[in-house]
Amino acid sequence: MSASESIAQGMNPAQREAVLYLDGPCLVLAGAGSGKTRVITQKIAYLLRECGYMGRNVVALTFTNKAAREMDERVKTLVDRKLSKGLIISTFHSLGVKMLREEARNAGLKPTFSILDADDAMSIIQELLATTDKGRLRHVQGIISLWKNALMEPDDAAREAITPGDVEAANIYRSYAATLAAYQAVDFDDLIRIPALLLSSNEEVRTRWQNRVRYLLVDEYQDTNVCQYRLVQLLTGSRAMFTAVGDDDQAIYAWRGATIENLAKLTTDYPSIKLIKLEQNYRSVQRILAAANQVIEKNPKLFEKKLWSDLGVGEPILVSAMDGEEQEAESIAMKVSASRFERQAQWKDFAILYRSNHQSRILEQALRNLKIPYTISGGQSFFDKAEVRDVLAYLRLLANDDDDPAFIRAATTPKRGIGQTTLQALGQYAASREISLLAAVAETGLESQLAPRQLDPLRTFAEFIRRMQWRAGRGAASGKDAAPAEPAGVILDDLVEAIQYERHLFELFEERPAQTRWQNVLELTGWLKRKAEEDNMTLFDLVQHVALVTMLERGEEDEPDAVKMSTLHASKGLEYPHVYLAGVEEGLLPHLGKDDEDGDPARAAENLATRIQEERRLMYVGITRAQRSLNLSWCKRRRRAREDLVREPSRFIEEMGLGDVRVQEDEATAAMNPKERMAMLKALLKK
DNA sequence: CAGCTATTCGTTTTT
DNA sequence: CGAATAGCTG
Repeated sequence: MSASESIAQGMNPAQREAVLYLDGPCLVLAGAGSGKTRVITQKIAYLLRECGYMGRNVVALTFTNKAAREMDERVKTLVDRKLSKGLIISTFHSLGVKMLREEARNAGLKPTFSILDADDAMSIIQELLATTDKGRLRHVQGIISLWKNALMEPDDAAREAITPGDVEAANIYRSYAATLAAYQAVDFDDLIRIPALLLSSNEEVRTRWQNRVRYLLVDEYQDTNVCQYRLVQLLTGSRAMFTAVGDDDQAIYAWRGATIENLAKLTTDYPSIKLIKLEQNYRSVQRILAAANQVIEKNPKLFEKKLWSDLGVGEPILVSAMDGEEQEAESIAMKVSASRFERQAQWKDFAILYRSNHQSRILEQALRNLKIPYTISGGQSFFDKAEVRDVLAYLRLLANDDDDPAFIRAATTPKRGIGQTTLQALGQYAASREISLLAAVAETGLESQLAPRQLDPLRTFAEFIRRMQWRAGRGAASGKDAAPAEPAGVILDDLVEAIQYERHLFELFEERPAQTRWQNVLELTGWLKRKAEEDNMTLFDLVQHVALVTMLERGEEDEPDAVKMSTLHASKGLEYPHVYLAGVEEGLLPHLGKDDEDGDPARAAENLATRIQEERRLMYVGITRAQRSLNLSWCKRRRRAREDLVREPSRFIEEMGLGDVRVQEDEATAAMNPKERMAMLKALLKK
């Protein structure tokens, strides 16, 4: 057996071809469950083990940290440590940070630039827009993000803006960009945009990176936006040594700028590209796959492909019409419980999927009532929690004086006598002198602007920050005489202690919530300390690293035996033996927001069609998560805000073509009162 | 300035 | 129904 054969053993011909093809660019159209991760990991192994590629010359990009980590782990089992040294498997955003950190000077940033999260960005836009209209704010933030992802500068945006609203948004975009520059900060979109711009404008940088990235692999290619496509192009250059893996039927991120056209564009930009289709599904039973295929058939297709499976027919797919959302939740919880018992399965074999986050609350409650262990993925990230952001604000400020949003957050939490009016005066002064808030505090000119009782807390705060910066070795970083940098862990502990954050939490919240919040803080500092030691990172390295990491990346904690709850978006790439899809209703699963404001009916109709197609793909993703059994449910009535709404089953249920079993009234459970239900469940569990 | 109460308000999906 | 915000009092 030759070496290359040994790498690709146990793979089907298409998979093997995808792994071994190295004559040029390669596009792998990988249907759901067709083993695309396997192809990518095997290909990395092949490159490193058989083709003499050095670890540092291979880059694999994903969209989520979780996917990156998973891939990394799988590669580690295939390839010797020595060979994979320097190998980059990361998200687009992490690669962007890495590039930005190494090329900060070329990008006009200081090495300790800050990364703003969506909330910080939103407050900046709010200031610039001078409005409290939430809808308007979201719209403007969204459109700026889309512009950035389409590689449009403020000038381009202004030129293309038609409505007065868009013209205003373009102006905000301009000042927003200026504000970020003043803060020495970048937002999430910039993490990819700026490296792409840098590569295209600076030949020296471009050559350096092209020499470094000898082979590039991109996962979930259908979710790339214009900016990411550009980055891929610039990194691979004319050599074009890359493999893109994607599935147009699973494109569910158009709303954040992803364009499926990128898949088609690949075949026109690289006419010689090798097209390989992965059509055998190794995940789902035939009935499930058939339903998925029937649904997605209603969408216009970019590439013809037919998924098939030889895993047997499987059980019927069940659809339940429920009266209301609490019945639905209860019914799902009971079915999961009963099914686990009947099948002698584990909790972690079950997943409950839903369209939007707020559905999770009631489901959670139902699971708790039946003492069913669960974990939620998607939803609020660990790093979005207020207490975590509070502590991180201090770290950001330590690293970057110019990070005004961090200054404001740190200076006001915990409360230390610095309030709105003080900050406003300080802000005005800083703006007139064109310096950061932190720098402004030290100026003597400020004394005429503020009363001592306002000034004192500011000075105390700034001194505290300066002292911490010094201890963290800031002097050395900025080239001044060296301060002995203390370990990041020690500084971190001292800082949290010094601001009396624990006391702050217990004053602000009840005993129990305060405790969980404090636990979160301890978890954060613990994680940071570990990271600092393991990877020998300074406090400043940590701050930038942390900005991108989601809770899914922390710790190697092995998965507990628990039911998974997840949004459909967050479920992509995962698989479960038994899947429950909740809220499969018109208005929820095809979630169709309000109609477009601008009055062109033709465009509005087209828009609607596009949106339904994306919702359909979402449904497709949901169905194809299931390996063996699939349960759908919808509510005839759903309470929203004040009113009760009558709901219709989702059109996608019809489209699945389930025939007679299509709608099963769930009389058995719906007719019972809660007491009876509990009794029935207990009897079931006793058996 | 900070903490409390009254009122408004709203609802997709996330790196 | 529940959470974020505005407005008032100590």
